[in-house]
Amino acid sequence: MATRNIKEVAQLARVSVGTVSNVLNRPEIVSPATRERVFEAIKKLGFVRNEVARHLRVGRSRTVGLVVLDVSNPFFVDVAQGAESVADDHDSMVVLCNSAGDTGRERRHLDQLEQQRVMGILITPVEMESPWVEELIARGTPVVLVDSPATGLQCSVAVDDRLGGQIAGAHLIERGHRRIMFVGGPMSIKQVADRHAGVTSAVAAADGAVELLTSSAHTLTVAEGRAIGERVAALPPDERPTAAFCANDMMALGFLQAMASHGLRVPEDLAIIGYDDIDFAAAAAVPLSSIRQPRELLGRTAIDLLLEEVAEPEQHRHRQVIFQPDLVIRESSALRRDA
Amino acid sequence: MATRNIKEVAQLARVSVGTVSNVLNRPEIVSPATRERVFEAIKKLGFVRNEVARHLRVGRSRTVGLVVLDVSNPFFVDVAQGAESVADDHDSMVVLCNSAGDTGRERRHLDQLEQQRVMGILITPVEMESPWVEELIARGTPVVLVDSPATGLQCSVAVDDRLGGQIAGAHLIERGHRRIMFVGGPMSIKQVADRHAGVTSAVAAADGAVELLTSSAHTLTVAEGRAIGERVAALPPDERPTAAFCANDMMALGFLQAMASHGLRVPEDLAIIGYDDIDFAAAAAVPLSSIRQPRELLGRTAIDLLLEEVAEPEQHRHRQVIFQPDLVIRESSALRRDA
DNA sequence: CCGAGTCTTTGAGACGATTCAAAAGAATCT
DNA sequence: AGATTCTTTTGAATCGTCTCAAAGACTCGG
Repeated sequence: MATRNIKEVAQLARVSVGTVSNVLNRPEIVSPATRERVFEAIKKLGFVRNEVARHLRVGRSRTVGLVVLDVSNPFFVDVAQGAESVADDHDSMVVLCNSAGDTGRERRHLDQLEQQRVMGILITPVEMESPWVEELIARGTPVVLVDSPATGLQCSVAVDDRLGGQIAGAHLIERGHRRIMFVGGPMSIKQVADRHAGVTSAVAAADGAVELLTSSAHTLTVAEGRAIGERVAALPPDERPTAAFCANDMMALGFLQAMASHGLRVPEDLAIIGYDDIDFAAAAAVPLSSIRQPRELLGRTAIDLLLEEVAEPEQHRHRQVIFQPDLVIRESSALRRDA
Repeated sequence: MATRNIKEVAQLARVSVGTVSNVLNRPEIVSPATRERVFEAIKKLGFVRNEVARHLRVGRSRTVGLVVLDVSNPFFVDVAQGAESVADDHDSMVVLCNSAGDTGRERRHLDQLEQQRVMGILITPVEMESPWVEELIARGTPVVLVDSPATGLQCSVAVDDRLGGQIAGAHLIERGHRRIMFVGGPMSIKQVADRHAGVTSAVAAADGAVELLTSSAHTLTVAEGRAIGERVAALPPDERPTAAFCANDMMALGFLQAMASHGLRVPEDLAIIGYDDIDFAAAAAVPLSSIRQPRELLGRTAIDLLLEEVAEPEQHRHRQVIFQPDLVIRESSALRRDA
């Protein structure tokens, strides 16, 4: 019931607290006999080291905060798993926080993590430039931006979203689509803006032959995708786009559901391509084409950069790692269309 | 850069550390003038309270550990979100840990959480009776079992899985199926065993008219569901079941993919019903029938019980809350079959 | 048996915030 | 003014662990 401390262990093993601490942290400098005695005492008492006190003394925590935009998006879960697998090897811990795209929640989580004096924070910020993050860094908490470009104050890992958007756009154009809709928002989210910019440039490269519509969304959720899908399905056929590029797979899934419920065929009546290539994309009603991001690698790399910075704060130079996205073609955009 | 402490704040505000602490914790007992001065000093220095030191002194943490079987299963993400929403209102924090169905990982996470002296732990244990959990409780960390039956040592919240299995079985039988396969495993997971027991009892109630096959799986993943699906699809039509009850929606999704890739129609050639009713079930290639569990409510209730126990450890009586599952019929089991 | 050199063990401060008894200061009443 | 009460502020002790200088115990060569 009562939690034991190092002192009780020391008493039972008839050694000083310093020795117990040594057994715990540098067992090799303690004589085997003493070490054994201490281990027995620990076992007998059911002693569990108080990491809080240790942390207070040592000043460095072994946990890393990861603040993501949306835990219910499997993309971020995969990123988190990537980060966690690296953390595991450094016996640290990742605590996953969900900002749910809300600045207030994001800030609360950052406050909490800073108060806990975490080793560092990985974050996919809600807004591009957040004074909170900058202050955090200024006060000494290392931060790595995930799936977001750095401002120079920190490291970052990202995937080239502009390129992704361009690839998606080019693919749809190559498939003969001349009326394409970008489904996503808000544009204040950097990733969304970039993907939009990418598809815009692909459309521009087609020299006026292709028309780009844009529907703005407030959140990148299945529900929002469905809602927009409903509106699109309701359009008269000649005003309707023939293809939709959704800012992420969640939206694409929702959009797809709306098509189905309105009896529109995918890809015959309307082709869809999503973004992220989450595992569920392949299992969708119509298997979803998507732009694949190296999800786990993103998380892995982010925490690598953080650990690097923590290990050698002095000679650390902030870096920006950028990965390339891939096009994954599935049924939802498989059809070639007569232009 | 250097993190400030209460002492520096006290110096700048020309008060004692005690007063600063009071401003932080019981501002109402400090005179307005002093309070203001302290706030200014805090702001000027960019002081952030060290929660670690606070915790050490106070002895009570504000964080709760949640250890789940599989973060990539949206079911658990929803449970986590339920828990988090309650934690938010009590300004505590939920840290989400993934055992990934592995006893070793589970134990490492529990150790870490105990060392951090978390307020309590919510856990979906890998194995039914874990000595680790019992020791944890014996040493004083409150535990609530989630989606798992209690042993009397702790509170628990769960959904009646046996009933769920029964409902699923009865539904398939009512739809005319006479050869049903249970897809799932391992049976060491209580939920799986119960769902299996449920469908078994439904089949038994049909008085020998219905045959129940069981395919055992090692993990409850999409990949495993797909693998089993492949094997089932390869069976000669007369040996093949006409319906599959999958232990969760992840498996059902994988199973469904295998059917599609082998040209088997769902539900015509084979009906499928899953379990959990995760959001993606409705968006599947063939919208998936499923047994719905109150996912968020599960998380909410679990943490409620924990907070209750922490608030009044003395007069707390452990409780077991059990919810009822619901049948959600979608296309994957919609067809009536001539028996 | 002494002294130098190795190994081990010791124990008194930190670390940063909270607490609480007691002191100091203000306000009120005679 | 002095006594009494109420409000604020103080600062030393405390939480559990780590660190490190220094003491103690041993070994070994001379």
